[in-house]
Amino acid sequence: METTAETQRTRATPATEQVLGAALNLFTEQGYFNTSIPDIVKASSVSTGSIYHHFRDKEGIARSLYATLVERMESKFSEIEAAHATAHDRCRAVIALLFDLTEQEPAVMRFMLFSRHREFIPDQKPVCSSRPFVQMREMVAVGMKGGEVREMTPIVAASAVFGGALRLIQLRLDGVLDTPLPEYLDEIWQCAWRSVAV
Amino acid sequence: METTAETQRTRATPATEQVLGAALNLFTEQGYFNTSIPDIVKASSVSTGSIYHHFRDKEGIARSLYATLVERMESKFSEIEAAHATAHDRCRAVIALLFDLTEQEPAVMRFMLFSRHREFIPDQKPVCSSRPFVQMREMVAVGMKGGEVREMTPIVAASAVFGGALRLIQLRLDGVLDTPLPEYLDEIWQCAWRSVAV
DNA sequence: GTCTATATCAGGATAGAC
DNA sequence: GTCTATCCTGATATAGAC
Repeated sequence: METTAETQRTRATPATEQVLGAALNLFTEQGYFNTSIPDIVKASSVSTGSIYHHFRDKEGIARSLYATLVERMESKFSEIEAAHATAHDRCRAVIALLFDLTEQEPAVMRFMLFSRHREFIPDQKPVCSSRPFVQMREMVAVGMKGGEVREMTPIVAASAVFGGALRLIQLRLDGVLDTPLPEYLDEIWQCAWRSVAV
Repeated sequence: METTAETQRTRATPATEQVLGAALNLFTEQGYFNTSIPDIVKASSVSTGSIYHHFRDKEGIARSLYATLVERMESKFSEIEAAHATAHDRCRAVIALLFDLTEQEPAVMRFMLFSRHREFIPDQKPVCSSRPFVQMREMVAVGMKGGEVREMTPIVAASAVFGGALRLIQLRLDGVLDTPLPEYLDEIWQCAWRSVAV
């Protein structure tokens, strides 16, 4: 995978992958500020010197991580847009994907959805403004234009469609829910679609 | 207001109120870890010594703040339960309250809903497990028992009812939405209720 | 590119006068 | 109860050998 100029992402090497993996786990388990460089050294088996050779500073690790994960999400959503034609099918597929991801890589979801990025990456836009979230809102907006979704304020419709699912994800990640989310997919999707269908 | 044993809350004095107010603003604007004691000293016009006289440590300030705000929310919700008889009216009133609060005291909502408390108050349960959230879920559960709400997994129903509104609150607090939330109350409520009504 | 050892400093917490 | 001055830990980041 190529380094892009805009995201200033570090080239993928075994060492950087180790560091990013360890950082993802530590940041989501303990929080960014409770994670020290020595913590990352221990968890990644990469020395302080090497870490600072690959990343400008601790913040750089977080930036790199965030950029990588946002990009992954973006391309997943683009695949969904390509694979499905209707707003109904696209939105359902997005929720199914997010539910699966929550079960298989909870740390990724935790970092993407529930970290306060602005607190440790100062010039970062809020996640809600990031491309993947825009894509989600567009899916709903397109559905409204096409007559699948009732006429209403677009962002309200998008919140109605995805709000319930995102809430379940938070409950699951916070340990309030013991059941794997995919079991609830049909139920929550029925609610979501009823709420905005014509 | 009395100090309760369990919450170990500090007695309310002018000085403590100053500190808590300043801390609320700073914690929500910059984050807990980006806020130093000297920052709180400046913003509250209370000296370091006085702060440590009233609070055990920095964490103690956060604990006190959290306990106070959770309690406020709890009693608001109890008032709503008393004032309305049906799940429909109760849940709508809760959303209306949260929307108003978001406009009038955004810092309070930010701190309650979107701070990662566990990162700075180690033994804290996630917000979703706190009394007010339990109250919200109970309102929906009662509605299901009473036949107002369709039969389904209770927590899924609750997520469907409140998920959209909570999503809008987040978008508003993150600056994605320029319109005051109360303008969207009818629209989102219609979605929420449609999603679970029998 | 990787490592160890270390410089530097911010900020949480305290001492002790008033 | 309030204040100022100060201590001291712990974490970031660097130097410089290999």
